[in-house]
Amino acid sequence: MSTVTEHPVRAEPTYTTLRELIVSGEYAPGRRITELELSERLAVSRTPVREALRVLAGDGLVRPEKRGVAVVALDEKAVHEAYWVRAGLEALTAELTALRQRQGELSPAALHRLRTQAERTDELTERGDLAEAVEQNRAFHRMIAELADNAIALGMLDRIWDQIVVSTRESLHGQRYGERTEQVGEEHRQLIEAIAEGEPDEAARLARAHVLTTLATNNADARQGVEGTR
Amino acid sequence: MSTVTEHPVRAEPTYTTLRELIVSGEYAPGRRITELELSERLAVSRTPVREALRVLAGDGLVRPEKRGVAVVALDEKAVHEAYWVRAGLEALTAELTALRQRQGELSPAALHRLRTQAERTDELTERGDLAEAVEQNRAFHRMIAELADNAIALGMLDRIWDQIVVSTRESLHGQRYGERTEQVGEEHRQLIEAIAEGEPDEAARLARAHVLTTLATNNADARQGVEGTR
DNA sequence: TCGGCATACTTTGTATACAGTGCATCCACG
DNA sequence: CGTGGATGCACTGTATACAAAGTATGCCGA
Repeated sequence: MSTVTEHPVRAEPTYTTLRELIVSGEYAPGRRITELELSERLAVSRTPVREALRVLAGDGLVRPEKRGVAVVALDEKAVHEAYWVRAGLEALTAELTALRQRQGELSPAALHRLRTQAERTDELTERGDLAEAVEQNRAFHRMIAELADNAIALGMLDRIWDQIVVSTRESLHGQRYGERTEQVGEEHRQLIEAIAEGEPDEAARLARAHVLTTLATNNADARQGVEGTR
Repeated sequence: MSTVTEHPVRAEPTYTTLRELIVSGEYAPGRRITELELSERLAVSRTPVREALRVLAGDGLVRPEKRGVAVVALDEKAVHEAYWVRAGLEALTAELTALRQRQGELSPAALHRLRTQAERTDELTERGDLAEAVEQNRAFHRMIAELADNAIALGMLDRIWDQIVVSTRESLHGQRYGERTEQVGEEHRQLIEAIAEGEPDEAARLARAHVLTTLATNNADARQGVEGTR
């Protein structure tokens, strides 16, 4: 998906293409990137490539290394940090959205879209289409953030998501996710309910717990994975 | 201060200088910037200037406009959004710091530095040196974020602070701040206490309330200011 | 055979030239 | 006097050339 609203810089074709290469996983984490290589691949000069790389560095998708840049590869600690930040920000957006609902600023249609999106995510997960399910799950969470009507928080969440997606493509998001299917669906429903009832504190609490539970589950996976190979 | 850790891109002299021009207020919010003007002023070519501008756009300190870029000027709604995000992130970092304290990962020296910094801020405020007080206040809050040991959250808070500083240089941060002196000091002390006692929930609650109270106070100021000119 | 040094190459940083585009200004015409 | 269009200008976007720096490689000597 890699949805980014705001800054027109991010509409630049070179930036967009390169970003897609990274987010899609074609350029794997840790892969080193040279400007020349990219300028040849994208058939442009080094100038726009350089700019794209700088912006992507700001996005946290590539990081400068001794020689040029490399696709970011968050280690376990960094992934933890990302999840905690995501938890904090999603608690905030859920709270703000619930607050808007309480103040009658949310359309019934919006709530309906939320429920529909949650159902779609559920179905895909049950059907076993994990790749698409993860995508739609992200879309669900992003919907809530959009409804919070806070562009800064939304932008930060987009960045966090991208970083997590890139760094956890293969390691996580698989194994235990299936087992947690019903729990995820239930947590989503509870969250929607709290928003629909206009209960900011409860919504914040649920959103936060939901993210942290996901982190804990993935962790168990990772650990299990590591130990399993011993 | 404009403290930025991470990305080496941000160590580039052109970027650093331009950033300082903006954060210091020499380039006022809304001011349009042309690449040529900057390249002449900084005595470099347009190439590094362009890159710096792109990165700054990512930082949210300049925004692309019809023709080139302009220094960001957050309107009242955007400032609100920034404060809410700051509240969410500081609640998180305060919580994480308190958690570390509970787990014995925080050195007594760190807590002492925190108390010292709070006192310094207090003194400056009482002495009426508001500019320096604001600076040291920021340093205090940043200290907590550093102790949280979460680089992503710290980076985001730095961005938010910069944006707020640029956009509220004259409008806020003055008038009522004086009246709130004792309250600010007291809130800081309570926050430190919660951290020292290793009470994550309480620390998060206090940090959040502190930021939102500041927002509310500034708002009152702004409204008063507007009404006062009628 | 191994170590050290010199050289060549890869790659980034910077400058400059050129192309394209939108905006403003000015003139002509209604 | 007002309005529309054309022309010139200012600025951004892109390419290319050049400089600097660090790394790898190969050769020579011990």
